[in-house]
Amino acid sequence: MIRMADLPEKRIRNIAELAELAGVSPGTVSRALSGAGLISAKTRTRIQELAQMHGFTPNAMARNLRIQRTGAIGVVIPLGHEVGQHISDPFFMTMLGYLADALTERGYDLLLSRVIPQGADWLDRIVDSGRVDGVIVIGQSDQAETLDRVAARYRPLVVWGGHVSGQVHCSVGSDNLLGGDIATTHLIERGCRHIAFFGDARAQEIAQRLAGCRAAMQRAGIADGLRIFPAHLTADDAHPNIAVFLNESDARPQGIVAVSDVVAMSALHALTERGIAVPDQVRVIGYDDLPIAQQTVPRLTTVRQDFAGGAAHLVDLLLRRIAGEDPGSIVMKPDLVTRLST
Amino acid sequence: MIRMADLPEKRIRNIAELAELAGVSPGTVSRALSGAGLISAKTRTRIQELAQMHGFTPNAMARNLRIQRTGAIGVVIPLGHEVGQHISDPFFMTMLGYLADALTERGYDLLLSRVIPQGADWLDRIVDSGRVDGVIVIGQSDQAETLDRVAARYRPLVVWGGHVSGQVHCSVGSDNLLGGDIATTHLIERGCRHIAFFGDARAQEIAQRLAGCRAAMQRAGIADGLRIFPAHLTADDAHPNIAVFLNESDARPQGIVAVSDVVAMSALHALTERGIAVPDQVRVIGYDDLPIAQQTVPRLTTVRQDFAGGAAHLVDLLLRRIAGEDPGSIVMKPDLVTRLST
DNA sequence: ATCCTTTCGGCAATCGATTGCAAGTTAATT
DNA sequence: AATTAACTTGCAATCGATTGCCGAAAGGAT
Repeated sequence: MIRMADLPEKRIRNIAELAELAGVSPGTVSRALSGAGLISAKTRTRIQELAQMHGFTPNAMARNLRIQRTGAIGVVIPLGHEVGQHISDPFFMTMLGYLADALTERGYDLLLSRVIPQGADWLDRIVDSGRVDGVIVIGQSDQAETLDRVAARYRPLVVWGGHVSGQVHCSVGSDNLLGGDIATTHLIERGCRHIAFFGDARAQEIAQRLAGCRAAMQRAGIADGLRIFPAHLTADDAHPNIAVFLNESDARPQGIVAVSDVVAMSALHALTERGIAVPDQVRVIGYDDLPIAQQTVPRLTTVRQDFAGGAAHLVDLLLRRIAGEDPGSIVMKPDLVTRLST
Repeated sequence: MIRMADLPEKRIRNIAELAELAGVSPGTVSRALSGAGLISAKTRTRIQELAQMHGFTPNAMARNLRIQRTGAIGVVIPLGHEVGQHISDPFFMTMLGYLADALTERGYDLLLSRVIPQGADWLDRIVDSGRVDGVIVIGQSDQAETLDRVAARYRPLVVWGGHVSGQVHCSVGSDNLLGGDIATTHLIERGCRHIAFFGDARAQEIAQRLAGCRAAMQRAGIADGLRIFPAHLTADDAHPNIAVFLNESDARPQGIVAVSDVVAMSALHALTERGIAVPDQVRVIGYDDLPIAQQTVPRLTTVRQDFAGGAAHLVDLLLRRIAGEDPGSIVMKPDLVTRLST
């Protein structure tokens, strides 16, 4: 613990002042504090104690400039197709939490940017800013082109999202096609013949889930039973969509595949409010398995993505790229978590 | 849009190379790119176009070192009394989202740290790292002492949380005493005589809410009707507490004051699961008015904190402190939002 | 005591942009 | 045309830590 009373009269501002105080050269102080380097044990401890006593920490900016790295990783949340989407979306924050832990553990700081992609150079600006050693983008949104273009020239870039063939950028994510299939197959097994897909397919990940959904319907021979509602990922957007679909007299969906737990929760709420029983009249399945999925009434059946593992992979791949390796994308398998909403 | 084909053979790495290319001195290039400064309009546009064409951005680290500022604000989430609490807590997300917007708007980056305070110097390490121009701490947790000590020597520090007399650090937050009072008074008006407080009073903010709760009970002449359950802020901690309180045969609480919407949600869920009707048998009031408060079944009555306004104040006070001013703390008034859970 | 091998630590260049000062150029005024 | 005023631009020092290179000192061996 450092108390005011312990501090000597004058504050040490830089390595040179400490060097003068210790009667050595700045270079020696640098070697003493940086741990490595050729220096005698006693000089090192003497200088370290002196630094400790004066509460001195070498200036990080100068160090960064000299060694040509910042020790920070940019984490970018692009809000492309979702104008109204807010960073407070639990999905981003869950991911962000795991990333913060993984990066901190590896000694990196986390520089957060929330961007609404306008123009084509939003990502260029971030990678060229010189403030970060690498960039993690959370979500492909509708920016696959931009991601590919930047990835072609900037190595330390990793993206959370799906993988499509021919994709240039390195991604980590779960198999969205499979996930959509799993969710839909589950509803079909529960007896649904008419199914509503709640999601905006302009985002690449979501388009893939929709494709999986289609595949499952086709396999079951009920391809025309699918209706698509372009629900946003925002919290409370399901009400108007639910209203529309309740008007379907002849082919009212018996099941809803939601693109996220948040959308599913919104749907649950809209249904409950109209007195429609879940799962008896309509079954609802979510996506992600966020903590809130266990808090809904009824508890939400959902397709689980392993965020903790995904975050670990993102950081791992990024650091390997920074180190000069060239690892490829990772596609993880999603799991069905059966609860009470189906 | 910048395409590979447009890029000239050699990449410009620094201001000196651009200067050579333009046939001027590095100083001139610096003046041209930094906007201000005495320089002729035509030279400026010529150099800016050249920079644009080569996709050149001045190195941020060198700039930071020279002008002695980093352009980044540290946002710290201390998880002191809540070992299990996760950054994905919706409260943090909401706050962080608003802060990210407010800081970005003012041209600052956001450096995120999630720390489990161990030892007394966790905050010293952050403010002395030289990587940030100022620090915002989200939540006082049980670290009021540390905050006060650091605030005494480090000006650009602002904290989200309550204000107590004699407090050294600058804080922004709502009046927790009043908030606790409002919540409790509301339950009393609804006819509750026995009330359970769900919250861990080791955190300063929560202790104040509890005090407000006590004051309201006392005023109503039912001070002994209060029972305290040290629920954590984590999502699903209410079940055991609910179990305990259901065993109270003679004085079973008719109302629950939860310290957060997340705790309230957990309580709602536990009650519903046991077939106890809300609000008919037990009334539940939350705190914060997070987006999820509108998604619960039934919709949650809660004490609203103005996070958007709070974030704006935090950033405003911090920037004024960076500029050398010395503004004091801000205490905002919380509001009651009546919905269906009471 | 002398020579050889290690180990230590000082010197000075370097990272890349900024900026006060002064020199140089052009425009304006008498 | 000469002088002054007003702009531009170049020069070089500066921010603070790192590190290759070399001399000096210490230790060991003969």
